Amino acid sequence: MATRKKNSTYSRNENIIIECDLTYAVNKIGGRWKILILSKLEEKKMRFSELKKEFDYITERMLTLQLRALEQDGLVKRTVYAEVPPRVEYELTEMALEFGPIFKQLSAWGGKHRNSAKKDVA
Amino acid sequence: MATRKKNSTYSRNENIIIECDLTYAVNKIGGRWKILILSKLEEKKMRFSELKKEFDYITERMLTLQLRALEQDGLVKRTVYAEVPPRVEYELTEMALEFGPIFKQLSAWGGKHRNSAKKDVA
DNA sequence: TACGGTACTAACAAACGTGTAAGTAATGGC
DNA sequence: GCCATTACTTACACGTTTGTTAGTACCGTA
Repeated sequence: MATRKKNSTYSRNENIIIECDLTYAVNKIGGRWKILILSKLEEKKMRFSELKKEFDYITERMLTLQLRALEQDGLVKRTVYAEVPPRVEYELTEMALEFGPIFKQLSAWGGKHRNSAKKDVA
Repeated sequence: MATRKKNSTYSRNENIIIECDLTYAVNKIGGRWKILILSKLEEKKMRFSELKKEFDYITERMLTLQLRALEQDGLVKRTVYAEVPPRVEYELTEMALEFGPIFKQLSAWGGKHRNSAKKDVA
C-alpha cells in the first residue's frame, strides 16, 4: 500500500480490481491500523505521540506508514509546527469525515455478528 | 486469512485489533476478491464456474480460497448437488445481505472520490 | 558537552496473501 | 478404454504488509 508495485499478475489483477468503486473505497481503509487511526481522529485531531499512546502495540514505523498512506489518499491532513521538539498534528479531511456514518453501520454489523458468531455457524 | 496464524507480535496485534467491531467487520470483507464476489452474489446465486467467468483473471485456487473463507465467516452458503459433473451453488446468507446498504454507500463514496482524486489532493 | 524529547527514517527480517502449474475424482458420451 | 466436464486440491514461488532494531535532526536545558 505504501510501497512500489512490481509487475506481474499480482499488480495486473490489482488494477482490474481497483476499477470497482466499492473495492476502491475498502482498499483505502484496509490494512491493519488505518481504521483504528481514523476512528481516533474522528473524535479529535491528535499528535503523532498521542496516537502512538492510543495503540500501544503499534510501532512508530507502522504508525508513520499508515499516516503517510492516509495522507496520500487524502484522508488525513498533516500539520507541522516548526517548534523545537517537533509537533505534528493529524486530523481528518472532509472526505474522511464522510466515512463517519458508514463506519457506524459497519461497526454495528460487527458488534451484532461478532457475538452471534460464537453460537451460530451460518 | 485462510491460513494458520503463527505466534509473535504479528498475531498478538491481530488479536488486539479484532477487538474492534469496525475492524472485525472490515476484515471479513477484506482481501482481494471478497467484495467482488459478494457483489456478484448479491444479484443472484451462482455456480463456481459462473463466478469464475465473471472475473476472468481470478485463478481457481483464489476463487476457492475466497469462497471458503466467506463460507467460514458465514457470509455465503454453499450447496453441493450430487451430480456427475459436480454442481455447486453459492449464495449469500442473511448476514451478508445486511451488508447491502453499506456496500452501496461505500461504493458511492468510492465513485465520488475516485473521480475527484484525479484533480484534488486534499 | 551530554541529555532529553519529538517525529520521524533506514536496513533488515518474518509472516501473510496471492499467483502458477499441475493433478484429482466421478461419470456419461464416443 | 479414452476424453471431456466441473469443482476442486496440492506444492511451490513471488510480492506485499507488518514488525524489529537502530539511528537521525533539532534545540533547549543542565
